Amino acid sequence: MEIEKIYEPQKTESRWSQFWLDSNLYRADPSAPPPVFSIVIPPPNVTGSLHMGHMLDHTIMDAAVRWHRMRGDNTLWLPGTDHAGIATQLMVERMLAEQGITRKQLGREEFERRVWEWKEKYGSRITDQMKHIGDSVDWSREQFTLSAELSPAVIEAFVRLYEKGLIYRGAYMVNWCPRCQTAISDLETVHQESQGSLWHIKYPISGTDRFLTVATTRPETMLGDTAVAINAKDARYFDLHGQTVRLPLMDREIPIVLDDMADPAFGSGAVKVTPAHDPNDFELGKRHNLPRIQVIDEQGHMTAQAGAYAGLDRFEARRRVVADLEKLGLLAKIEPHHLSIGRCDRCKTVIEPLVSTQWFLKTKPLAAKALEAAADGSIRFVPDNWNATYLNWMTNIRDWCISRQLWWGHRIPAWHCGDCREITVARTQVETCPKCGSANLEQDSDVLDTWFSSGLWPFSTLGWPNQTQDLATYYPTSVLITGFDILFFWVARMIMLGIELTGQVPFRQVHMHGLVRAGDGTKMSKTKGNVIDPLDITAKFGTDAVRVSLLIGVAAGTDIVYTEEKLTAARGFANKIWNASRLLFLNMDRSGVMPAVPEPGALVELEDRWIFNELHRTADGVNRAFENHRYHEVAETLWHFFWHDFCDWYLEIKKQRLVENSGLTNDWKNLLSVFASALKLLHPIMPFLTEELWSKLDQTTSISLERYPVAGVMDEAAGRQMAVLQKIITEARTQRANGNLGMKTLEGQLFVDEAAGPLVEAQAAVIDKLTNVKFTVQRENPLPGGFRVVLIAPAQDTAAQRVRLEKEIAQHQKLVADKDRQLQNEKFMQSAPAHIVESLRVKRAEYQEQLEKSRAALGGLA
RNA sequence: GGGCGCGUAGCUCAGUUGGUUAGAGCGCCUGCUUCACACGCAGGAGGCCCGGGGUUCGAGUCCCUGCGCGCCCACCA
Repeated sequence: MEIEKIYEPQKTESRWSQFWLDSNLYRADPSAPPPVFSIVIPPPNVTGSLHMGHMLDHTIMDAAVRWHRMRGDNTLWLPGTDHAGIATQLMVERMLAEQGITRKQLGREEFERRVWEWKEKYGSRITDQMKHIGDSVDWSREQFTLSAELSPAVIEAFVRLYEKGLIYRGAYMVNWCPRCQTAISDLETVHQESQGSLWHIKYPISGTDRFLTVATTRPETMLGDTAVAINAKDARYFDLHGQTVRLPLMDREIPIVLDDMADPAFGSGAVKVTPAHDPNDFELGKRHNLPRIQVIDEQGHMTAQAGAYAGLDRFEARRRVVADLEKLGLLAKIEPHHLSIGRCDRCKTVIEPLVSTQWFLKTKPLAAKALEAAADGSIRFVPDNWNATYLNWMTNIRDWCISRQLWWGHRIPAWHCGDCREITVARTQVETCPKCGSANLEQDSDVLDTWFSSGLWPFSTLGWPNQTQDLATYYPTSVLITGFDILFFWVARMIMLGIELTGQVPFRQVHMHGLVRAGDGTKMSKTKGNVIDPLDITAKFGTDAVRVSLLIGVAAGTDIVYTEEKLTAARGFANKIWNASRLLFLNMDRSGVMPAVPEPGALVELEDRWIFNELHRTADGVNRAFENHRYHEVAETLWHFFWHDFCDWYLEIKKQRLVENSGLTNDWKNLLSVFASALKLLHPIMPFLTEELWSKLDQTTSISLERYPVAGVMDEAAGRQMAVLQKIITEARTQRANGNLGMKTLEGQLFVDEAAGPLVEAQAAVIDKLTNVKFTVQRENPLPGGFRVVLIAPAQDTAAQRVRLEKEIAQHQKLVADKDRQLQNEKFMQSAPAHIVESLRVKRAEYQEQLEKSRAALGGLA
């Protein structure tokens, strides 16, 4: 068999991803027997392309899914994409802008058509990339949040929630993005600390020559002030209650009201009140029945109500207002002040709080159930410290503004009567107004927040509201695997909507992983230019290497710092597996063994008993690690087993036993069956390489359809015996290295006591071969440590040896003394459990033996 | 203002319920082109586990406290 010396993933990966795709291997069958493992993908935006965060996310999911499938679970991994309302609309708008077209010029229908066109053309980029990296999803069940298939679920959800009184419409203060021209939710605003100013403005108190000074960070809003508030407990101002001030620049009388919102300790203690442009003032205005004067419009320009400032941009208006106040001598002072400014998550435009008529979801009742689900354990967070964050957010949740003034999205299923103004919410097109019978109806022009439809994802994709077989089998899903950055946006909302609409939690566990960071620990960002494109590195290093390098760093709850060194190391591991296989295949040719996976032979040789025991322990550890979402442990356990047990010891011993033209010996049976088991264990984390090697074993089916368990056998005695063998071999190698004895074959004496004797005599050939020493074995009783290695060499560097031995002696003397002190400690002896005391005694004896061994060796030098 | 997390080898990180020489990978040093692999093999050096206090027979691990760093949430003008 021809096999290259270096593993070149480029040569095979695309073949296998295509094979997995074409053969429909991962199509789920709801009628298959339980247990069920189901998982839905966090739908990436259609506008997106795969980044390292996805790569990590998908690697974990794919590994988990492949593992479950190999265990024989009825497994579904459902893929799909999100229509990403604002993001997609923005993208198409920008494209149109290049041709000098605005969406308003096109009109709604044509614009929507263009977005669909864009989606058809470019929207499959990320799913193509998923196919490329071999995600073992069920493509036959691929979904899209805005598809005709999912729309009924969205409408059904909206109507049901509306009918229950959980969705309402009204004029409230919302976060308005003047650029996107839409309301956005609290979560879509990002707060940024920045250095601003606090302007102190003097408002003349009517009928007096006194002033009431107010402090504000947004002087332009004073044009819309309809009151000044003071605190009832503030003795400085109490007498002013009920009086009025004359609002500068607008020349309007506004009342002075008492309200706790005014903090006597802040600024001057008096607050200007602009109910139309500040959330707090909005609430205060309601309490005091104040009028709302809107001075800033949806574009961020001053309205006609702003008098002389009408038409100005809000920031320009600020400068003018300040300048004019200063001219009038009404500006008391300007203080530097740091504050946090809300910006649009998408376009970073400064948010304008505006009163606007929108649709809202009442969240408190949903949150109560969502909290309960976390409290009673029906949803478990991994790691569980996310509970606190979740609880905190759910407890302080505010109503969710779900309407957007966009064109790309699920149109709100509500119809407005042009005659009687009645609003009718319905599942299907409303033709006549149920109140007045008018046919003059128009559907609400708003669309729903993208996250509303993604919030239904775990059940809408399975057929809800219809009671499909998929829904019955795969819902609730088993686990959600995602980054913590969308805990509130998505995870929390799925939980609320899932429980409310289906009566069940949408998933039983939530595994949250961290961010993938750049090598210097900072976030990857396009502006910083430190973004790693996963497709670049998979092309260069191989997908399996990328996967392993990510998994090995993914300890629960912490971010991953991503460096090229990890990638190189993981590629080395892939190459190691490749070359171990190369050794096997080359020797199979020589031995005349056909590529196949045989049943294990008899476990006679020590190395066979030992490796099957290690295999057993490894499989056990890997299974446990998968169950507990400890993916780094999965990778590390397998790495260690394959490299340091299988290659370093087992293959090194075994290859001495492979004889030309011997046929399928017992050695071969064991070797091949361990190898096949190792491939199976590795497959979930390294699907490409293992599939390639599996096929070289002349297996006709995909390894991903193979079943655990692997061929492990528990044999702890073999483990102990092998440890002795390894110690002897290592001791001989160390002496050779420390004595600068070169690589030539040496003579040596191996002294062993009665206990170690039979083992060493049986393994003499192995010891000789692995140490390149011709040993003569002699009994010696008693013998500290059970064995003693003496290399016979002409030019030993005795000085260096002496130094080393003296150091060892000192070390062990201290250790023995430590143990003695412990063992003489009465309190320890009373309270420590028996096995601890016992192991301490054993250790002490070992140290004592080593101490004596070193002393004997030192004596031998002289 | 609340909440979460981190600090262990030069670097990136593991370290289960407290249990006795603190581990890995990379890097470093020494030797090796040995017919699977130099993307390799063998051997090795390197740690007041952030500081201080406490609980305990025993603390990297639990408690308190200080320092340093990061993140999330929040309508203080």
